Amino acid sequence: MKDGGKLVEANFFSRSTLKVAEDLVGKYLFSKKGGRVCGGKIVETEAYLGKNDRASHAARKKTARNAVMFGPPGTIYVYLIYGIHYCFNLVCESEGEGAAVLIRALKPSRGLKLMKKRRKTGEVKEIASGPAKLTQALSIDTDDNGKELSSNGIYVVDRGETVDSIACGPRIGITKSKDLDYRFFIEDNCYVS
DNA sequence: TGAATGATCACG
DNA sequence: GTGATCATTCAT
Repeated sequence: MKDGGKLVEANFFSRSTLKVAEDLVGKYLFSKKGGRVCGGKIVETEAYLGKNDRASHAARKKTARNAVMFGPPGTIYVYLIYGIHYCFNLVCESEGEGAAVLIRALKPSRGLKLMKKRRKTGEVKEIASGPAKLTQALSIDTDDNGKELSSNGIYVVDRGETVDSIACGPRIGITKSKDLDYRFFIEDNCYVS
């Protein structure tokens, strides 16, 4: 047992990216930085495929930035967006595929005080209701890029909770492939972005 | 609605 | 080298 559940291993990610994205909703994401654990329940994800997905960083050829996406499943992919914010992803499928799932939002459950401080907010729903808010709250940055899940103080836990109302729809903030319903989230959840 | 803010990528 | 773009957030 780990934080009230079972640690999610790398093999969880070596299958269909869309299934992984859906199955991650309801799991728990934690980060242990500086000896302090914080995190919460994953309430929103998005899938980015290696092929036939023009919105994905891996849609074009392999480059220095997206190389991590082509690594083994379970690898952490972090990148800087808009020069300001970080986004946190987990690599899926098999090595060389270039697919990943973006974790977009958490319902905070542990280390609230620390996350509020990092986010400079007093509102729980403002802690991790967005991909860059989440990385701020968990103190995730490019230092975690390319690391294996569970190896750098970042891990996912399955507490056996089932979510009966997972909805899907178009991804947020992209300009290409808006027709693909690759976003998964808990319906009517106020912690969704 | 738009500013902040900088790495990345395609081009040539 | 240069310029457009970008899986966001926050203040106006």
